[in-house]
Amino acid sequence: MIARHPKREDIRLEAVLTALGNPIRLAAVRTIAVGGEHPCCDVLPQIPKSTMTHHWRALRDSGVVWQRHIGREYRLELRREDLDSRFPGLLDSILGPLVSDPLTQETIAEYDRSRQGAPA
Amino acid sequence: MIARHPKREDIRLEAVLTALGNPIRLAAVRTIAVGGEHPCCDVLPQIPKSTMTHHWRALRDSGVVWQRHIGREYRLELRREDLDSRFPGLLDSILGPLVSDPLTQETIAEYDRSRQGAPA
DNA sequence: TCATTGATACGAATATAGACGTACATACGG
DNA sequence: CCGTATGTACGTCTATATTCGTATCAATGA
Repeated sequence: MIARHPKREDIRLEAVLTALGNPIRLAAVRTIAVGGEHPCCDVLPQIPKSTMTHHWRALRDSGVVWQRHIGREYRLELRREDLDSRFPGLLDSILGPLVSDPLTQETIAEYDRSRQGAPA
Repeated sequence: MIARHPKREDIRLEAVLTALGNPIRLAAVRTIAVGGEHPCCDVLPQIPKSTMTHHWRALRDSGVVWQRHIGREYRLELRREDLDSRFPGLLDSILGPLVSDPLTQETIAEYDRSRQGAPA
């Protein structure tokens, strides 16, 4: 299946907010935001792959990330320019707390703790 | 029931994004953002009251709005200063599209159309 | 060619969210 | 004190989201 990414002008605010209103996807975006492309397996290796596939779809269909098929990897990249163009300031105002706000990091860490001992 | 509003420092990014990732609540916030306090009945009078109560709770518990009991009204007010303090730029980057982006307005309008003929 | 790696597809189970009717509470105005 | 207005509480139904095991597929490399 070729991933269906929305065109820039079809990215919806509600969809972006819904996609980011989830601790796993917020944690994933925090990692993906650093540098360029990332293979799926590098982002949250402790979460089952089929679970992550579900979240990659949510991020992709909402227009938050590009997903590109290269070799046997599906590489992820934040759609920074598209998001900045559609909703100026939104991404920065989210990435900021993601790397510097204690409670936001706690939200993600809490999630990690809640599934300790779960199968990888 | 006295509404349980989170303290400013307890407002969570994930909760705010989840609360705003819904067309009804986005439409409600668009109205509430104008001026000061608003009685519930002024915001989306076409939606059943018990449905709105559900959404007011979501907005209140996430820290997006204050809800104050005055007379027989429960007045709503955007927690602008608290949100700006916790997540600088986030609110403005959402309110902007809410009043000026055609697709965001379309998202809300689509929802309205989808329930035409529904009971008030 | 065959095992390995990286990832999706499918399906099922569970959990959470959304919608809303009805009943109830409270404040006001006669 | 009774009727009306504003809105919550509760319960139920439905819809959507989340989790993840298993099967599968494509690319790689020995």
